[in-house]
Parts: sequence; structure tokens; C-alpha cells
Amino acid sequence: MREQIEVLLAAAVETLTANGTLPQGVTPRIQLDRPRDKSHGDFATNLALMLAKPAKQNPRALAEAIVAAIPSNAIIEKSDIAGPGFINFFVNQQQLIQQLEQAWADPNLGVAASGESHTVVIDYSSPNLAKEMHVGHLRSTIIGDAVARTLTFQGHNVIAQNHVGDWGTQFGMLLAHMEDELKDQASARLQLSDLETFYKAAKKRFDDEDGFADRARSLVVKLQGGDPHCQQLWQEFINTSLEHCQEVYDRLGVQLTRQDVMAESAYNDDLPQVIQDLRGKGLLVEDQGAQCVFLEEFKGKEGEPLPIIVQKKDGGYLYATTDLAAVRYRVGELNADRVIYVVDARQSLHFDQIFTLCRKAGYANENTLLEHLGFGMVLGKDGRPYKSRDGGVTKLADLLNEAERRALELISGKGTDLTASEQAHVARVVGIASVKYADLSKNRTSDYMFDWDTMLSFEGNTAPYLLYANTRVKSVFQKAGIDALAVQGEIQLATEQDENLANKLAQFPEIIASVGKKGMPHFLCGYLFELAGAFSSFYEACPILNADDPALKNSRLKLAALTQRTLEKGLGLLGIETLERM
RNA sequence: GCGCCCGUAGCUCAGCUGGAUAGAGCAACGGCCUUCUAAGCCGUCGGUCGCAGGUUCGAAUCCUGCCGGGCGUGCCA
Repeated sequence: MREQIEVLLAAAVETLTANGTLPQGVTPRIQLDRPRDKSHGDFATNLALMLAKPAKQNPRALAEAIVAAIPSNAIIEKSDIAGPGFINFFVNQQQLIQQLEQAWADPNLGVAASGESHTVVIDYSSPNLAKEMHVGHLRSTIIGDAVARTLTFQGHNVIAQNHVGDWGTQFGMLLAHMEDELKDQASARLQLSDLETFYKAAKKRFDDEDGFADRARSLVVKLQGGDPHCQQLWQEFINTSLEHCQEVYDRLGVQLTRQDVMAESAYNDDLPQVIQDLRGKGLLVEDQGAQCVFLEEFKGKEGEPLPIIVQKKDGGYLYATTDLAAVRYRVGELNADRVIYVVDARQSLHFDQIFTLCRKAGYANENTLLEHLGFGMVLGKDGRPYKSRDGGVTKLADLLNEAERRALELISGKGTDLTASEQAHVARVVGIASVKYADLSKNRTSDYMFDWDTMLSFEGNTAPYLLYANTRVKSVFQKAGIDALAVQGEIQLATEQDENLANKLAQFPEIIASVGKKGMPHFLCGYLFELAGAFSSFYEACPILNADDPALKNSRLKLAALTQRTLEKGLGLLGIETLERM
């Protein structure tokens, strides 16, 4: 509906340009707002205010001209000129109803698989396999998953890439420790079951034990040289670590699988080629023994060029090299139109450099979108980076255990009629959902405070509130023994609450569009919270099963069912599981 | 030093690439359960948008300078 009005406005601008009211060459960005104040209509535009100056006209007069130039249509019931020159649009109620009927009949709830389907590569989660997944991997993993799901829902060809860290110096240390432990097979397997402890033990020996560090270094060289024994040990370690990751993904309800893993080591053979290629293109400069690319866009301390080091003086490669190879692969082999990186905001300079270099080197042309979706840190209540009680890094598995434990504590304390096993299930879903939703509902770009009490609260913009709202809708149908999908009859907007709910439902497609475009899941969270609120108000004010007449009852059942489907779809796109009862 | 990000109600956060009276939730206070889940709904209170200039019809939003905080800045990722 938003899109349709935007098209109408574009047509009006074209007409006015053709007849000379607007000067040639002025192509404004058409901005359509959803006004907060209902008296300002369903949509509003400041188009006349923006164009008044270039057109050398009074804004209100221009607004009238724009309104007059809008092609005749069924959507806009009424247009008002307000204030200094805003144009307020009131949507025809019949059209609103029709849009909802279309959404109702559509498994995708009116979210059209818009003509253009792109191949989108999305790089997210990407843990370091040397250690167990910890709280630092949370945001990338769940934000990436939500964005991937949304893009898929929009009809894009989404290719997830889990760029796991499985290569580098620290693996020598792990292999050395593993070699020793492996003398007793069972013990090694046992130790690998707790990667974190294993890593710490290896690290301690690396730091403290005579000769161990040297052994570790030599094992790295052997590994990279293709030594079968080292390769086999390494493979065993990687497999175990990936199994740990998969357990976390499964618990989190994240869609990543082993098939999405495209590890750093997969690019090993490409790295010398990348260097050769850069050299061939005259981009490479040797400086202090290292192979560097200097881009004039990036300046260093004294204004001197800032290097991207692609090969160390000892011949080793760096993450910049791997990332270049990855872009080459994603654009060249996977045919990506858009490559998205869901990575910590602190790496923004790195990605700026990589993206700029990729364009210079021709690894991506100007039509390929390269986007770094950065995100902020997870902070504790003290405003410092989130830590476990002992001051260490919190393992994700432990975090999720605590979420479920706390959720169960809350639920069992509420005086519920659920059985013990039902409570356990509800606690699991609520616990995981709370952690994910607390993260997803914040603006991705800023740091946020991780607070158990807030995220598990049943009040406010939280997972428990949304899950509760969803079960409330469901219970209407359970109570009446009605199949929500089989509701018949026309939607009618009898009261303010019916209307508010209907309006909110109609916004779903435009919200999805903005999430897909910006990679901002919190838009969807905010929307779902508003939708749940609109439903709760509706639910309080409007009898559904006891409505005055059968037609109204059917209308409300349909609104309720559509709400339920929209909530469930929306939560699904966030990667959040829903409940039947709670 | 240079670069990037942030500073909005007591607290946690929105504010959609300048728009109408800056919004939610929590907390505080006051109402609403013989009718579909009260884990809910309705209402009240709460702001010199860090400070000072500037741009414009209009600035939380853009520009400049300060103050305060975070992060990054050549051989880790």
C-alpha cells in the first residue's frame, strides 16, 4: 500500500515536470511517513515542502498541484493539505480491507516475492574453532540468522557462509597438546568434549612449559605443509569443534548447518593466487618486508598511506588475504549480487579497506553490494563487557542453560496449571526466545545491556510478552473449537480497535521490506510489539466469540487469525519458536 | 595524533537517510477481572534530546567547535 502511493506520487511529479510546474532534472526522493497522529491521515508526505524551493512556489500551492496531479485511484480516499504544506492521505477503508483479504489468502501474508530476486551471500556466526562458542558470537549468529530468514522470505536466493576460523598459529598449540593426550585415546575424546578446558590447558603449557611452544610452532609448519599425521589430528579437532557449534545452533534455533561451513582453510590454495593477482594489477607494494596494498582513501597517523598487509614478511597470510579470497569466491563462484557481513562493528575499518580494494582489483564490480552489518557489544549491568561471575568469558552453552533455568523458575512460580513436562518445554522456549529477542530488539549498531530480569519480564517489549499475546489469540480458537485457517466472512471495521488492529496488520509487508533492505531486525521486533499491543487492546475492547452478530464475529475471528499468523511468521523470521499454551 | 561510533525521561531503549506537540517499556501513582488466558488493558506523572554556535520554512537528526565515554589505527582475527 505504501509502495502503491509512492508510485502515484512519482506519477504526479512526472506530470508536474512535464507541464512545467516543476523544473526539469529535479528528482526528489519520495518520502512517505506513517504519521503518529491519526488526524494526519494514514500516510503523509513532505514532498511539496521539499520541492517548493526548486519550483519557486508556495509550498501549500504546490501541495495542491501535487494532489491534483495524482492519477485517479481507488486507494486514496481523501487528501488534506496541512500545516506548512504536508499532504496527508486517508486510505480508503475498503482498500485496506481488500489488502487484508489478500494477505489472508496468501501464505506469505501479502509479502510479494518482488520481481527482483538477488543472490545474497550472508556471512555470519563465524566462530573460532579453537575455542567453544561464547557470548561474543551471540549477536552475529542470531542477527545473521534473522536477516537470512527475512531475505529468504522475500524470495531472494540466500547463501549462508559460516566463515569459521580453523587455521592459524593457535592450532599448533592445540595439536601438540592433543598429541600427548591422544596417547590415551579415551582420555583425549573426553577432554575434547570440553574444548574450553582443553584450550586453556594447551595455552598454559604453551606459556609455561619448556619446549612446548617450539613444538607447537613446528607442528603448525608441518600442518600447513600437509603432513598427514597433523592433518588427521587437526581434522579430528575441527570435527569435534564443529559438533559443539552445531549443538549451540540447534539449541538457538539457528538454521546454520555443516553445509554452510566455508572455513578459512578452504581458501588456502587461493591465497598465493590473490597475491599474484594483486601484483599483476600493480596494486602490491613491498614495505618493510611485507606485501602491502596502499589505498589513497586510507591515511595513517601522519597522513601517510595506511597499508593493507596481505602477506607477512615470513610469507604467512593474514585475514585480509582470506577475506579478499572470500569475496572473489562469493562474487565469482557463487554469483552474489550482494554480500553481507554480520561482524562486530570494531572491524569496520578492515571491511572498508577490503571492500574498496575488491572494487579496485575487480573482485566486485559497482553493481555488487558489499555490506558490513556491524553490531555493538553485549554489556553487563555494570556497563562493562559482559562477563561470567568468575570474570571470564561466558560460554554460550552456559548462557543458554541459565536462560532456561531462570525461565523455569519464573514459570513455576506463577501458579500455572501446566504439567511439569509442559513447564519444562515452555521454559526452554521462553528462555531461548528471551535471550534472542533481547538482542534482536535493540538497534544492531549500538552496544546493549544484557539484563536477565528485563529480558525475561512479561511486560514490555520482550519475548515473553509476545509469546503470551500469541497464545492468547490461539486460545480463542481452541476455546471455540474453530480452525483458524477456515474462518469465513468479510472483515469489517466496526470500532476504533478493529481499525487500529487492521491498520497495524496492513503494515507487515513494508516492515519486512525495511528489514531486508537495512538488515535491521529490530524494526520487525518493534512492529511485532505494536501488533501485539494493538491485539491486546482489541481483545479487551472487542468481544470476539460473543460479538453482537455473526458477521462481526467472523470478522473478528479473521482479524484474530491474521494477527496470529502474522505474529507467528514475524517471530519465525526472528528465529523464535512459539508456544501453544503458557 | 588521526579515524569511526556513541551521549534522548530516574533505568532500559525507539525515533524509519530534516518534518507536525520527541515516543515506548520499566519504575512511581490511580483505575479495570460473574463474559474469549489480568503473564493483560486504560489513565496520570516524568525531557533545556551532553554544551555552544551555524545551515533552513523547519534540527534529536545535517555542518563546525568544545565536554564526556567507547573502539580502531602495519605484519592476531
